[in-house]
Amino acid sequence: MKQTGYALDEPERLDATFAALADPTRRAILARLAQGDATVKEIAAPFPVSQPAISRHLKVLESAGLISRERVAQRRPCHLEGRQLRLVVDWLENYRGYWAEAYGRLDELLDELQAGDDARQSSGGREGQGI
Amino acid sequence: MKQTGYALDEPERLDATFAALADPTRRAILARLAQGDATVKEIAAPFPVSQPAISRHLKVLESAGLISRERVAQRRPCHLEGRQLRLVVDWLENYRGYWAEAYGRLDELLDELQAGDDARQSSGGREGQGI
DNA sequence: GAAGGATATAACCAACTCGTTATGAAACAA
DNA sequence: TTGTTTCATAACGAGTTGGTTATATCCTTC
Repeated sequence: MKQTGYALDEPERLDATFAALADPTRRAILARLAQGDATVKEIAAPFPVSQPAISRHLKVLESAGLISRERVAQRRPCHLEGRQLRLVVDWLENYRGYWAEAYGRLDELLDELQAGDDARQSSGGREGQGI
Repeated sequence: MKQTGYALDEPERLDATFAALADPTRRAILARLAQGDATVKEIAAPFPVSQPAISRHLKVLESAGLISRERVAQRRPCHLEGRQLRLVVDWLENYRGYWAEAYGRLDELLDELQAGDDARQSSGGREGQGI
């Protein structure tokens, strides 16, 4: 079995994944791609850094497996690869007892409340988050 | 409101957390601490690096909020702080649709099964993993 | 007070990261 | 062909990281 082409438990891949996620610009790029595929130019637009800098961030994200790229004429549309985030989720699963238990029931409740808030205030607030 | 002493949504903290997790030695230290508190000497024992190197890894983990340390005589027992991992969990939540959808329903099922397992296997198994 | 164990800090080095500017390469358009 | 757009790469510098060895600090014990 295990048809996934890459080993889920190789530490090196976790290294690269966590390292890639450690940069706010790269997390912002992922946030952008979560809303849909985009070309390098489109991705670079909102950032105050040069295009080569973005190209390198994309390279880091790609070699961590967090995004993939295809070729369409001169453009290189980027696509978020959710499967790689799965690696992080699986790793965190080993510590579930810790981060879940630390907050306990109270935290679950707060989460529920906040979820309710989010649903209500869906107009504007909270943007620029999740970066 | 918000009595939690640290801001859950400050990107800098995510930076430090992901960066701390990007090193395999540090993840191994966390895995060790998941089995119980330990002193610096105890933590350093299984690693092929010097004690100062471990001290610095611990400093990184501490300033990322992933561990805490107290003083007991000359010893500085380290304690895993699960709450900080919560930050990562919350961030991943924004992408749940992506990493969950990639595997689909089957994966949800596996999650349920594993949750059941965790409750049952609270004794020992699974060590040496999640590094 | 002197000795010893546990840990932190200082000083140093090699390697990597992230940014820059300048330039190259590929595909389209005229 | 010539020019234009999109993206990647090269070359460089400043700052950070992860390791080392040597030394300092703190606490206990004799």
